[in-house]
Amino acid sequence: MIPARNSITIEDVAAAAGVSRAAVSKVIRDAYGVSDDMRARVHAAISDLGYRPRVSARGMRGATYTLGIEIPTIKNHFFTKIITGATGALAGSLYQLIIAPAGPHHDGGPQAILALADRQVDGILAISPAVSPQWLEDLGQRTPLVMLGRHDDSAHYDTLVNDDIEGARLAVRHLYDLGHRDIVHLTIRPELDGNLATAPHAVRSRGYDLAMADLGLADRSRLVHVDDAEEAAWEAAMKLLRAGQRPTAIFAGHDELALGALRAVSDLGLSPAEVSVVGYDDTDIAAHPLISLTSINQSGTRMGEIVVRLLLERIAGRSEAAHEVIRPRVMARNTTAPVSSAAVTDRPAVEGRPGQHQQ
Amino acid sequence: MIPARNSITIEDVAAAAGVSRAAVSKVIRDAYGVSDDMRARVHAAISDLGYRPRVSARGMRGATYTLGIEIPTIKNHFFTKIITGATGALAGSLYQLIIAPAGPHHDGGPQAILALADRQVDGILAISPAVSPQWLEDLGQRTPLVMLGRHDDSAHYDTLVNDDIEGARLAVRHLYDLGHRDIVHLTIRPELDGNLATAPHAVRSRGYDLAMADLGLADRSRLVHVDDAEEAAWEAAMKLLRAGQRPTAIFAGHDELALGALRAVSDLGLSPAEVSVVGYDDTDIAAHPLISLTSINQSGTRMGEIVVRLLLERIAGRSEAAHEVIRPRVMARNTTAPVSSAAVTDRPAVEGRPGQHQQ
DNA sequence: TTGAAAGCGCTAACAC
DNA sequence: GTGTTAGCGCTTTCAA
Repeated sequence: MIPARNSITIEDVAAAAGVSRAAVSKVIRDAYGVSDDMRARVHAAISDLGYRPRVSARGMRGATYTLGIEIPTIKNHFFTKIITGATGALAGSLYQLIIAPAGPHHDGGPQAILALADRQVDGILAISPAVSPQWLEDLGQRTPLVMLGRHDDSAHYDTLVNDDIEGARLAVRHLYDLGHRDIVHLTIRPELDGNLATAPHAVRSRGYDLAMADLGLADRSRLVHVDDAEEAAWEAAMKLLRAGQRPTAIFAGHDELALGALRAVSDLGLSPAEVSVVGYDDTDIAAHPLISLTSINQSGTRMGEIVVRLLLERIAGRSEAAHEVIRPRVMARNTTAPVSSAAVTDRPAVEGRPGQHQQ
Repeated sequence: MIPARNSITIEDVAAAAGVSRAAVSKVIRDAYGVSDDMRARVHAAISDLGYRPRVSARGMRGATYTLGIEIPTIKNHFFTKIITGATGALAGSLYQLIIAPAGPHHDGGPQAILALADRQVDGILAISPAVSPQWLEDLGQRTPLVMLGRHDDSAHYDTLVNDDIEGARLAVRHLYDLGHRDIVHLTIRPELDGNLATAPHAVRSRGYDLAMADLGLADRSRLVHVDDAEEAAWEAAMKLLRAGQRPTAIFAGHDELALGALRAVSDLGLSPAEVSVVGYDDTDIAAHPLISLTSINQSGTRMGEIVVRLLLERIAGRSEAAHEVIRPRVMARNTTAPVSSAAVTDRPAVEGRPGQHQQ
């Protein structure tokens, strides 16, 4: 039985193994310059005594073998998928991942990120749409840093994004191909993204506008901004679907908002044929047959793996910024038939439904 | 703009404020014995310089103002609700919560818990059904420790559980009142709970057996053990529902398993009237109208708040062990009518359906 | 009420 | 290949 944590120090191990403290230190860090014999003796002493190095003490001089990840909220399943990918990529390594949720009363992230920096983590992963690029450049110069979801052209930190323009396009095109013309985009309030043009939801909104314009539907573009919560999405969707100008489709900025919209559709007794909903992130629940939500997949698990790789590269010394982009895919799940053309008769008939674009 | 982390030390602050290091230390810890004047000067210097104390250094002598929580997996929404409650309870305090997920290839928790202990956290919250009580007693003697979900009669750590016997009873009774007699209990393999009788799922299983026996259905008790995953639950449910002796109801050990069972029901084209499913934990998705899963609520958010309180009490010096119990409630959501008596004709008619027990 | 000084456990630089 | 030693930045006596 390994003692949980005790007052055994490196000194005790050194004494038990009959070597110096430095020797023990080298062994536990797998550092260069130890004989096999010494290594064996030290390892024996370590397990005999149940020695565990104090991370605080290591942090005073060297590394903490800890990586930190900040997420806006632990409630959003997409973020937890990223974490699953990250922990998976770290399994078997010397590194431990710790998670700092920004929390309910959060300030957009800096507080949680600073909490990680204060703890001397060796590197930081973060999903903070709302902090300024300059703030991140400063931080990135002190700590290896990889940001998710920001379309920044950074110098001192890496970024990983999916192509949100393309993702939004895919969503709109999917709905268009189902026959929809009145497609509303339900997204979070820009303030929640720090009013930054490089934030994921800002880019998605832009992609939505572009896609609508491309399809000749520019004048039907409608953005609805809500708080970042299922409940808020539900409320907005209820209002939207009860109003005179009811849209036939809702493209939600992420799956949680989509679930709120679906709840409203259900509560109002509307069928998926009457109102289609598309989400973003392709969280697990979207694929459930009872939900069957079409969603844009950006593979959270793979993103988690990639950002860990980027961060480890930075820790290993890379200093040029990396900017990786993932290609989003439509996960089409609405098994409903396309809406009848009657639903779009208030407009001149569209010529040709380019179904082959749906990929 | 506050610098992210820099090389400003307590020494620099002391110099800027014209005081000693000790004085600064006292101010940032809100310790006794500093004049208002000095406090003001120090605070001014701190914000001027953007000073942030290094947690590692603090950890060498005193506290780290960090609490750690270990969870088996970040995929289960119930655990994230607990974290939401915990972070909420900690908002505005000096403490930061860090999360260590045991991860996909986990060993049941000890590794992640040790990772937290290594980081000198001031206290640990954990949801580890599989570690031995003795191991936890050892740990609890070194670090304030609160365990969730374990029905242990511990001396050196606190516990918070819901009454799993009662919860299982409520689930079985609910199904019984709907007319079900062939009620299968779908739960995780005992090895995943470390084969411990005090583990939550072991207790739930016992509650299921007791409830079945009380209802005169002892000989119809059926336990199905699966891996702790939606996919595994789905597979098992598919097999179960395709077999000759098809049960009319499934009581799942937690909501994720229930979702897998529901998926199987849906995939097989069965209606909720034919096969009822009840879950445990009442995660958010259960209440969604498209899922409408009856579930046993043990209020994860409130549990998070309670364990934080218990942990802070321990940190403040309490040494007697606390053992709190939460009362579970049925969240009845199957709006389907009770199954026809035809479904239970292979048994003598039951006398009286005690519907008033449903609470 | 304030400051001086010791030392927490480790790593890194350097000597042997 | 191995040991010695000087700190890392704090908190905590303890003395003034």
